[in-house]
Amino acid sequence: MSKIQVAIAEDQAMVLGALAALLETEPDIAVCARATNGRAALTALGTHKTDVLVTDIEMPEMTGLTLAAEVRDRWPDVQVIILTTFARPGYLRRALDAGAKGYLLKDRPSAELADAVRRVHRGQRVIDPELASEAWNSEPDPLTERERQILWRAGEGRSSADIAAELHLSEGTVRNYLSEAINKLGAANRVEAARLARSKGWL
Amino acid sequence: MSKIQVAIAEDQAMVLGALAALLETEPDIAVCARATNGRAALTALGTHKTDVLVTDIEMPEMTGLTLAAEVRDRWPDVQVIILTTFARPGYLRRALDAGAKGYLLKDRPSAELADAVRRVHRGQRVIDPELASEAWNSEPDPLTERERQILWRAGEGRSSADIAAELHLSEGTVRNYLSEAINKLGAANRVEAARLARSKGWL
DNA sequence: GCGCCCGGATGACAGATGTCACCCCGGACC
DNA sequence: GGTCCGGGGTGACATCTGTCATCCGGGCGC
Repeated sequence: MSKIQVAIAEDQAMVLGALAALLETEPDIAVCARATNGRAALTALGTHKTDVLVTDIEMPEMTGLTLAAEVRDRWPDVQVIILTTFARPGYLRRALDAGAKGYLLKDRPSAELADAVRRVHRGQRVIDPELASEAWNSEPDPLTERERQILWRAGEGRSSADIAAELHLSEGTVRNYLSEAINKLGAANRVEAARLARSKGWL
Repeated sequence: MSKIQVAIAEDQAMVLGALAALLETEPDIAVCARATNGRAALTALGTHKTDVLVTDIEMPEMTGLTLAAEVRDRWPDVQVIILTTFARPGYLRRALDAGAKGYLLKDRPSAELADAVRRVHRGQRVIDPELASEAWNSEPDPLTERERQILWRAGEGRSSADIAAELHLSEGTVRNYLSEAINKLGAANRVEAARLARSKGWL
């Protein structure tokens, strides 16, 4: 029985090498390709027979999400696992839309990676359990487009007057939107509101 | 000849496990402890005889920089290597001040890690070359310890009164420190000041 | 002892921020 | 036509922030 051929895409070279070492310790898995960005991963897939692709999301050149969609179109029998820091429901949904079969968080125990590779190779789906449930019954983004625009800028440290000028609004209106957002998010002020929204992936 | 005993502290469990696997592939290195935050690393050092500690900077509970300083005081013969994503001169300087012997970036090739461990164990220093030159001619951290403490909390969205209570200071004093910091950094308000300081690695 | 600096505190003041009640106007819906 | 939103605006008010000048007490150098 031959080993499962795995390709890895991850922009931090040290982490890439370490993940490869981790998978190589498994007797039934072999790392056949490594890439530090999405585009390089595509070329690699062209030259190495690959069963499973493990990829980060945030990479230069081409993100893991675009990469996953591309792989689904060009090598439909390569299974894709997204491995990322971000527990954002929005990312998960986009990953699944792009045809990914697995979505794993970097703060899960390292043993789960090899496991996920095997299961995905057998045709199963592997979604981080917490995230899966959270994605389903998670409150949807309560912010309106305006509130998002304004909260974002406020989080950068810009003043109400400044933001008002940029968006061609009156200063009072900007303060009203911020007040709304702070209230919706249950925060104590604009800074906390911005932090909260960012952490939920709404900004 | 016995193996070099290495402890690793890194908050993303998957990366922690992967780094351990990476080091375990080296015949002369053994991973004797793993921790997902600074405080856990300290306890681990108390129970395992350790030669080298490899630690991330940004971790919950206790950052790698505080950890390094603590280790220098309590186990002076444990050599510390900082392994981080951030090429911030301020971080490097603080790491060296905290007694770290190595400063390595996560986007360096993974082969450099084992190498760095060996060299640091032999008593050498290992500093990322690009960063080393950059660090020398960059402005030093203008903030005092108090200013750092306060600015950090302000950046989290806490109010002056809140911060004053936590640090047992008067609210006016907190505002004074913030004013000083804002002024030193040339920012327009506390939020911008915090962002600036963070980007320079001073927070 | 005498300065002198440093961390911390006060008080006062201008300006920014957060909240609320209420107004205006242009669609959409009946 | 009327009515009911929803985006945007106004004004007023209470706090919170940022700034400055000034003060106090404890080390430290001499």
